[in-house]
Amino acid sequence: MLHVAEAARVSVATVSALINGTATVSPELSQRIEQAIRDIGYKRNAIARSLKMGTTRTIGLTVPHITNPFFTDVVSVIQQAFDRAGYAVMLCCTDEDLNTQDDQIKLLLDRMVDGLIVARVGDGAILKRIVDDANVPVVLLDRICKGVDTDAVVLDNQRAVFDAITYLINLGHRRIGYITGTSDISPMHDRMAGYREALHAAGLPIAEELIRFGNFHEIDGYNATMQMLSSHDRPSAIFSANNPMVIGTMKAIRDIGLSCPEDISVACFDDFPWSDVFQPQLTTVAQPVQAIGEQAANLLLDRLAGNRDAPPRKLLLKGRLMIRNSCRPLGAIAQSVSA
Amino acid sequence: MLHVAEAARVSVATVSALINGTATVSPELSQRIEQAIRDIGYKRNAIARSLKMGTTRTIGLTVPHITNPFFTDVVSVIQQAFDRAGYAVMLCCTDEDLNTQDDQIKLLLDRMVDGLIVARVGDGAILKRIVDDANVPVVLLDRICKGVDTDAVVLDNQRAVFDAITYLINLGHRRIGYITGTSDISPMHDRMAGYREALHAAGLPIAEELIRFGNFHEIDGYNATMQMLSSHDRPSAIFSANNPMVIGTMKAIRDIGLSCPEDISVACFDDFPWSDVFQPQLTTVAQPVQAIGEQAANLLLDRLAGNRDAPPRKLLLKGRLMIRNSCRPLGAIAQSVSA
DNA sequence: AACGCTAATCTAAACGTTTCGATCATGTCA
DNA sequence: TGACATGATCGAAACGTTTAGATTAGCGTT
Repeated sequence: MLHVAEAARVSVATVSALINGTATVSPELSQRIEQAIRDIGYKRNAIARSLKMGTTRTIGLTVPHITNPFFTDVVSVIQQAFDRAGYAVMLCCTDEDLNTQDDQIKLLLDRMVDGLIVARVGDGAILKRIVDDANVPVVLLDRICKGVDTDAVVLDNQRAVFDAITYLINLGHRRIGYITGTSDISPMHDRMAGYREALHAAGLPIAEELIRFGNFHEIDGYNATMQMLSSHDRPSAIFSANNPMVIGTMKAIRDIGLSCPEDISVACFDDFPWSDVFQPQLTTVAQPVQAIGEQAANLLLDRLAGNRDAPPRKLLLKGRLMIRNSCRPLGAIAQSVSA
Repeated sequence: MLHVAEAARVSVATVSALINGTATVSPELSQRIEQAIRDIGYKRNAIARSLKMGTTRTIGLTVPHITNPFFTDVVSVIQQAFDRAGYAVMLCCTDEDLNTQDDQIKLLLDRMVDGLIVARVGDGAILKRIVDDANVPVVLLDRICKGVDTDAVVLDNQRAVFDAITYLINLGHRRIGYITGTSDISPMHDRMAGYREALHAAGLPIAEELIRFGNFHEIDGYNATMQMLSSHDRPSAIFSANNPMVIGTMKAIRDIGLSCPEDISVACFDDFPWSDVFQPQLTTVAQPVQAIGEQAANLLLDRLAGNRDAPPRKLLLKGRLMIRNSCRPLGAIAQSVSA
């Protein structure tokens, strides 16, 4: 900018005024400056600008796994929204690890991101402290967090799973296996509540041996399914509260020599692009990923636009049960249906 | 830092020296400073540091679509690698659009990223200019670019498709449909060359009506497949050079009332997590995503570590044909196999 | 002709670091 | 005891912007 100013024989203030349109500059000087900018190939240094202005037009986004199709889609939508608004997005994947997450959030705050969208992991205390210290707007994505009272957009997980399990019950299933991630994050907790609520509402007992915990990965779903299917009194249906784990479930079913839906029905949380292409077509709970991503982006953009002290807004979206052919009717119902 | 210095009754220079370990500071002052840092809750401002140092410890990564499973995986690997090295990653999705890409690269360079990993789109000229101007190391990912002579890691696409098509030919297929993206990017060009080479090597004619161009999206695959299958002399196998498009292919096959592999064999480029779970299990060309991501990251990290004027390094990795059950033997071969 | 008003431009401080060279105390050696 | 090397600390400039406030020029009023 100094060089431009010299070449155009004006002060840097005038150059800045022209570039930012913060003051009127005469046509004559404007032209000289623009010429100089072109000659020199000047590009404004956004770092210096950020230092002076205290804003980076960059946000941080952390998710557990970008390979989880739900997060893949949401990240994609969020990235687009911020791109449109002229913001850059720094992406971090926490791998469901608390320390990693803390480090990454520190990394992002160090770099003075203007805002943060977080699909958090683990206990909220540290997140809360980090977020309170840095005075940066945060929106929680997918997972709320006790004690962290910020904007959030989440699914009505309990209701969504309630509907799915009720659907299975109505098909005649009585012993329904349930595979979940560790319940220290809200969606897993709420989904489990939906499972219990549905069984309870139908007057069915809750068999604790049918509830298995995993760590969100395919292998965990595989192991959990193997255990359930090897038992003397195996379930007739399995619901997986997490999408990557259902791959393990399907592989376990195959490896143990059973088939879906003939021998066992399967449904899971989170839809994915291939769900209605191959056999069996998995019945899933689809989240409105487009809406979730856009809402999260909008909440943050609104804060960034200056609306700082509005009370925290919590958005609760509805899931949708995508009924396909991976769950079959059982018993009396099966009779009447096939009749 | 000023506040810390005041609280500890030292100069900012000493605080800086202690924090960065750039000079020895006495135990006494060290303690005072550390105490002050704790009391105040001081955090170094990375923006100011970047301005002074001329480095941001941030890199830019642009891909066409993060929802393409190949890029999802590669992005994930790259993000992890840079996270380990203490770098932040700014992610952009170009949506296969040239202008978007140019804007995004400018956005990234504005923010003074230290390096760039680009799965480019469109013509190389603009990319080249942009990259030459900013003096920033670039590694090309997945797609090389005539005239842009930088580090690159790509697949041996021609060989990979040659192998896949040859496999189909060996199964007895003679009319093999080929669905591709626009061939102005190197992988599409090279894959097509592999297709032609395989047919040629087998002494088969190349039927231009069996080659269809799309824009990388599911709908394009759908339309292309519909056209091919409605023709009087439809192919017995279809190869899709792009993963999202094969979803469209499968849906078109279903909608037209045919089934795979009984009526038509299908194979495609890029493996995906569900490929061996559902029926039909798609035969695919798997890219070594882990290696690709790591190599790209390593090439860039090496440049960032100071190895600036080594000659450009081009890494050519091998694909692997994952044979599953979506392609069936035809004619005489089918006889002998089923016999 | 002196005055004030407006519009255009400039000067200089500030943002929060890093770092070069200067300063100062301390101990060592001739 | 004086000269000097050594080690610790500091002052101040620099990175490239933005911006408040000062300055200047031009013009119409009285």
